[in-house]
Amino acid sequence: MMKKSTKLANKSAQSAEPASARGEVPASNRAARAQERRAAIVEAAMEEFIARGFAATRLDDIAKRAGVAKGTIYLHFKDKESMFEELVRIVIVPVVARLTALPPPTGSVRDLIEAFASNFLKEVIGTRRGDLVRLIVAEGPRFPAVADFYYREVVSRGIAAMRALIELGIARGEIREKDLARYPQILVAPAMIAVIWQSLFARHAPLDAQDMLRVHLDLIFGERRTT
Amino acid sequence: MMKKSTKLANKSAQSAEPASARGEVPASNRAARAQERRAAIVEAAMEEFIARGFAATRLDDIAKRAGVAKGTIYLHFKDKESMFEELVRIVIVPVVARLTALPPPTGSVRDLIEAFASNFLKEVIGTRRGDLVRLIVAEGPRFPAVADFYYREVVSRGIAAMRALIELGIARGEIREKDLARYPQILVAPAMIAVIWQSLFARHAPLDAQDMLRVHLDLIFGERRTT
DNA sequence: TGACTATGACTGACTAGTCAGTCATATTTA
DNA sequence: TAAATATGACTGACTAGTCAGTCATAGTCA
Repeated sequence: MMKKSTKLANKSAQSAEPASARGEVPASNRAARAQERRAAIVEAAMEEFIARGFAATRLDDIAKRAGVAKGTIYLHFKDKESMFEELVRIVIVPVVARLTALPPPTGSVRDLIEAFASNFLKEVIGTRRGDLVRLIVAEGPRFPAVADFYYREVVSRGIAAMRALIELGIARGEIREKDLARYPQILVAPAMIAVIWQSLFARHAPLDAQDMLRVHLDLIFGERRTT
Repeated sequence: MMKKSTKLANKSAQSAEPASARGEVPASNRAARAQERRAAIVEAAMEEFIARGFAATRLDDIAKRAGVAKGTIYLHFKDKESMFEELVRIVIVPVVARLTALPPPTGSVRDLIEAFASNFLKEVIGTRRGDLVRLIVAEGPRFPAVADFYYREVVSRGIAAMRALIELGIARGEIREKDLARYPQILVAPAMIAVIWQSLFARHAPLDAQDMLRVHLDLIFGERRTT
């Protein structure tokens, strides 16, 4: 049973990713149905965990939101805690996969990084995924497994990729500050701050993240000549 | 029987009291004692909330840590929620007070900002206060009152102060990037990232925050001529 | 000063309620 | 129909908040 659900989990990670199965075709076979349910649970759990945090989230609410009985959740996940951990994996893996599919190294380093930034802007800042980042920051200390996973799969890879880009930029003479390669965090920091800002302070003082990131890149690469 | 057990309980509660009134002056009057207890509760609650988050923190644990009965907490705070909100205020206000006592504008803007940074490094990054920042990021969305307060008292003031410094730097020709004044967040971002990094990833990859901030300032002001 | 009373800070057992996880039963599928 | 799934009522552990009772201290009086 454990095995089975795990297997299903892998499969569903894909279909679980975007929208859930709301009022769709009854799904011919059992496996497909199970997938849909699982996806609905993942989607619902995501919403609830983001909105309330781990401890304050009720499984009853997740079940209700997913349109499923509470017992059904336990057919797919061992318990609340491992559910949360698995959830983070399920949602993050496709993101990593997409990021790993790097755009071809054409054009200037600045263009490359700008492409990254605009992608990040569209896909993360101010979206559910952005909230997930905040959730990980919030729960990380209480879920070492989550923090470890996130560091290994996202942070360390991201840092390495940024470092490579920075070194390329330095080699090509686009970036002056050579020490920047030692702290790719500096390159990423404003983007992360934008994520947090949007979920905490957007109502007090909306932040034009796109413009801010542009200014930050100007700082690193020097002002743009072209318009 | 009730009497007896209560009496014994009292005794044990006292001897169990580790934190506050150990070896201190017994506090002459009641008011002073009450203050001590209140302080002990605040301290204990801080630790517990930081370690477990709001929802997962038990008032019994706070009471035990403070060396106080649970009922005593309710003599000082209305309930768990308002306790948390008040707590943030209590801890943050003195910090704001200290920051408001700005150092005199002597020397270069870079020196000024460097003084700020080194202060931040010492007083926030990797300390209990740093954890508090993370706690606010974590609980903010569920405690609008806390997020509001934090924005009003800390963020907006900090941003304003940084903006003033940046404008001064631009006026004096120390800072090239004029648009930076529009986004003081960029100046502060690496410091915030350092705070978060320390509490989430320090064990995986320790971060030399001091050096990183130096590099970041080099980026903004240009490399230092002096060693 | 010493005895006696009043005060209110403090206690912790208790109540009422919540919620993760279970499992006997019902439903659906092949 | 047998097997596989799904359900949701139920259980027991746990906890926020209460309150009747205690007792060290402050205040008063002789």
